Amino acid sequence: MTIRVRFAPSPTGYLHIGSARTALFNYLYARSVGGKFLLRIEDTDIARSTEESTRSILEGLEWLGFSHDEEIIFQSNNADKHRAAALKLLEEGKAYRDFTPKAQPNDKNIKAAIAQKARANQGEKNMRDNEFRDLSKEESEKRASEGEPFAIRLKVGDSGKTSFEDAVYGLQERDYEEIEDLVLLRSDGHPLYNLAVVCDDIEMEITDVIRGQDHLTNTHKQILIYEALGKQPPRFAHLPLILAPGGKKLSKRIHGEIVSMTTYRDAGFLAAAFRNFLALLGWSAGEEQEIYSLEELTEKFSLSGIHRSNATFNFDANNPKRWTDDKAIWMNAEYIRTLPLEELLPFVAKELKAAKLWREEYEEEDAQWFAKTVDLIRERFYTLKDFSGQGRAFFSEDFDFDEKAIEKNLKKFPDLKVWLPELAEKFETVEDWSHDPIHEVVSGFCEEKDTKFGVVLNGARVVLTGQAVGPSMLAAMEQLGKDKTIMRLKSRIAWNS
RNA sequence: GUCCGGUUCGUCUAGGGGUCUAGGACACCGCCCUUUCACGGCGGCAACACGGGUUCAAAUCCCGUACCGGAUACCA
Repeated sequence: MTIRVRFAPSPTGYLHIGSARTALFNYLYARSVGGKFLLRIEDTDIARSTEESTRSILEGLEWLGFSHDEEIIFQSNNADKHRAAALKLLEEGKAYRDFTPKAQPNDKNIKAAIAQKARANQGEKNMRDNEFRDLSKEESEKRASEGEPFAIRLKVGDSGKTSFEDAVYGLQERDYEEIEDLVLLRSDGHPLYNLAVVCDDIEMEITDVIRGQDHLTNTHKQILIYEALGKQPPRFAHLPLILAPGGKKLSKRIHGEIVSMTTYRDAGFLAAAFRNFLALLGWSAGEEQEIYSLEELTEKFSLSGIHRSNATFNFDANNPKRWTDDKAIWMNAEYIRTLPLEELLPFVAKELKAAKLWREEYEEEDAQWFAKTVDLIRERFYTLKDFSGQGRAFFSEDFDFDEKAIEKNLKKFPDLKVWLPELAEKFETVEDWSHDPIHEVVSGFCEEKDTKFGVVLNGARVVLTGQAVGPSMLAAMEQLGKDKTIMRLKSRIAWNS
């Protein structure tokens, strides 16, 4: 039988890092065993689901490169089938009508309220004490036909336990005593999550459910539904959670933008790099390799490499240098400097276009210059944004001067104010504008002024690129060209800013 | 509260009875290279939660404790 897995996000926001990783693991698993990777949008929470979110999630998946098989299923379209399943269970006596009026949850601190209630009920709460559980069929039907609202609850057995073998966590068991008669259908006829998931997974012929560990308790309830429906449950694999530095589950509400995939795309991350980073969060091939292409991941992925312990996604909201996980940033830099140049170029072009720094010539007559420039400057860059930021001076006359660079490399050596234009004069005579001749002129100049090479070149770097850091200055001068080099060396803009 | 799960350097992790004076990566620090910063090379700092067992031998197996997390809804 072919393996069929699904990624089933609920469209209540952008694509979350944790969800992205769940999608990645599903995708890798499917591809590694030649199975199908399906997509299902769980939009049954009408109040919170938005089309905007769906779009954003799809966009995120596309960016990451996870192409799905078959058509996208929208769970809300299947509501009738879910209802029918609940009614069938009711008919068969495996579920019952609960006429208890619906409680109004104060959705402010709903989680806390639930936990508190559970604590308060401690010891006296019997999961089977619903007064309508054993209502006669006639009585139940009578009240229903009189228009009294009811929810449909699953009748969980009095004694016994559910059990399943989790591919990650091993054998999982749960006493029926611990499981309440869960609601399948709300009193307004709206199917609830656990029912909907089971029905859809059956219909989609899902063989393996790979999802977050926070669903572990749901799984027991779902198994009960499978059994009531007379269906074989799929295999399950629960993934460890991704935590924030505080130790809590990474969440949109508390941690904000940092958890959104779009943040990384917009910050100039390469999808391949981020995917690579994500794969290593909670999974390992058991070797010392860090950089994996999608193909390698697919080849090496296995559920047995997934951890049982949660991973911390490290970042410091108060430190701009540490705005997101160090390793993710490093990984992105690593991809930027090691990706085959021709693969990187389109990304850089896109970035320059977005920053209005793109020139048609880069496509034609200056294509080689462009490629060489990118290759030269990429060594120091962390994100694609750096090409339009730190690297701006290579593509435009309109660039900023880094204040610290001016202080450190220019103002500390006032002589440079005269020297740099003088150096420019000497450059005028250079016929063959390339590394060695430039080097000769600079070293002769330094000798003449009895100063260190570094002083002159670092000063030149600031004036030429606005930065304190960058590629080899001689190479940069060559790349910038004779005219621009001379012009900028003579300019006083940096000194005055 | 109850149920479930987890615990190896700051972070991601290797390891699954002897090969562990615990390996790698990021971060940090130092040195080298060098025209600066970086890159690269070399090196350093830094961890088996605790207590009991089992065993000739435990990071690895068992029990307990502590701590952390998740779940507990007519949300998904």
